Amino acid sequence: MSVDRDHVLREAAALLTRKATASMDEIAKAAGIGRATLHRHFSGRDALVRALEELGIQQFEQALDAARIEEGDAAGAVRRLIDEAEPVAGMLAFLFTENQLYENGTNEGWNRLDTRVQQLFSRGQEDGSFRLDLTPAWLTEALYGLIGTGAWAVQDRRVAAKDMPRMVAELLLGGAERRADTERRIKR
Amino acid sequence: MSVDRDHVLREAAALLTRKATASMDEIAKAAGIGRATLHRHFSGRDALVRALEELGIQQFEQALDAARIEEGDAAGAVRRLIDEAEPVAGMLAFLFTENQLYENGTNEGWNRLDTRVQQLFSRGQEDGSFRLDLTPAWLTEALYGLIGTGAWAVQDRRVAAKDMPRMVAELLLGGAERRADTERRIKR
DNA sequence: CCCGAATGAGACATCCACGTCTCATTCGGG
DNA sequence: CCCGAATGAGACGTGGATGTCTCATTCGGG
Repeated sequence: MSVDRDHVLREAAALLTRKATASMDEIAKAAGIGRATLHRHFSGRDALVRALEELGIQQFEQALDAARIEEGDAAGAVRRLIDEAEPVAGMLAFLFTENQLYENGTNEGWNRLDTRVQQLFSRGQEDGSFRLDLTPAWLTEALYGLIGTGAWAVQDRRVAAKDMPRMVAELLLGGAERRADTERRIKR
Repeated sequence: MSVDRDHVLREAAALLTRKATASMDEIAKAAGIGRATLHRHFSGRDALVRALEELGIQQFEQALDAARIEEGDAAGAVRRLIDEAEPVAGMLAFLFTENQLYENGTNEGWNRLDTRVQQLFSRGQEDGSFRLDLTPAWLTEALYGLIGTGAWAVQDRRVAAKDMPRMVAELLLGGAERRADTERRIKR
């Protein structure tokens, strides 16, 4: 009988990913429950979104863990991270834009994740595999942005779902990796 | 006396870029006019957004022209395009997400621009400067996505405004350009 | 089997943004 | 200078979404 909170959150995420302006009514229906019950579990839309944020952060953190981004070469770590993050791509796209739409004062949870991702790129720079003229902060933003863009592109059938992680990884790493001709270009 | 329509659109774009959920009231105030007057020029929010879409398309098209993307090597053309598009970055970010939030049936204007951009990437592939395993469609999406991400990053002071075009261009081109080690990677 | 807790459906009031309308004011061309 | 057109301020009605509440129903543990 009792509602599966996680199930509701997952359905809400799936719907809001497609239609960020969905009403509480639609969300409830999508989750297969009544609107009243939805309110019994999440006091309002804000609370729901905040819960989604927590879930997204948690899921992405699990992706960071599963990818063991602290191990091996940085490029491989980025590749693994993108692969692991693929199932959460839609959620990330939603939260990434949500963070822009409403001016959220910097979120604690995000900072923790940002730090880990930035450290990954910093590590790549320090060991000489990533170029130095693209800041870790930018590479981090670009990672989020490309994952989100990829999720949307898949949704609109502009990119095949199975290709998405590779497309993102190749583009991001191709741009991030340090090469001879990159050095030349910087000095230009 | 008579209101400068273009001025209103520009102010609206600037505001909506920062706060996509701004009310008609806020938009009017931002443009320095009354809400009634805003309605006299744009029959409603939809009309306003559609006008913004047209303006954005027009501006981006001008950027495509100014960058002369059909001339010279493809990489240089992409670089010029990003430079020219920088002033419109916020607008693009707004329209790009707007297109996702509400499921707009494919817009005619966008298709024309998409085609031009895709042809640029196709040209780069055909002359051997861009890698073949990243589709022009994906590179086009990535271009939009990275420009939008860049505009947001600048807004949040995570990236310096003057660095934005270079960051975007270096990342995108680094990922798109064909290289010896790329070939190796593809066959992997 | 039974009772309590949880749920679904819907009524209800409220709020906010929207679009329309009125009216006084202001601007600017003739 | 004067009159008409455009504007600004605000009142007003409307619709949609939200949040609360009630009540009948259903589920499930004891």
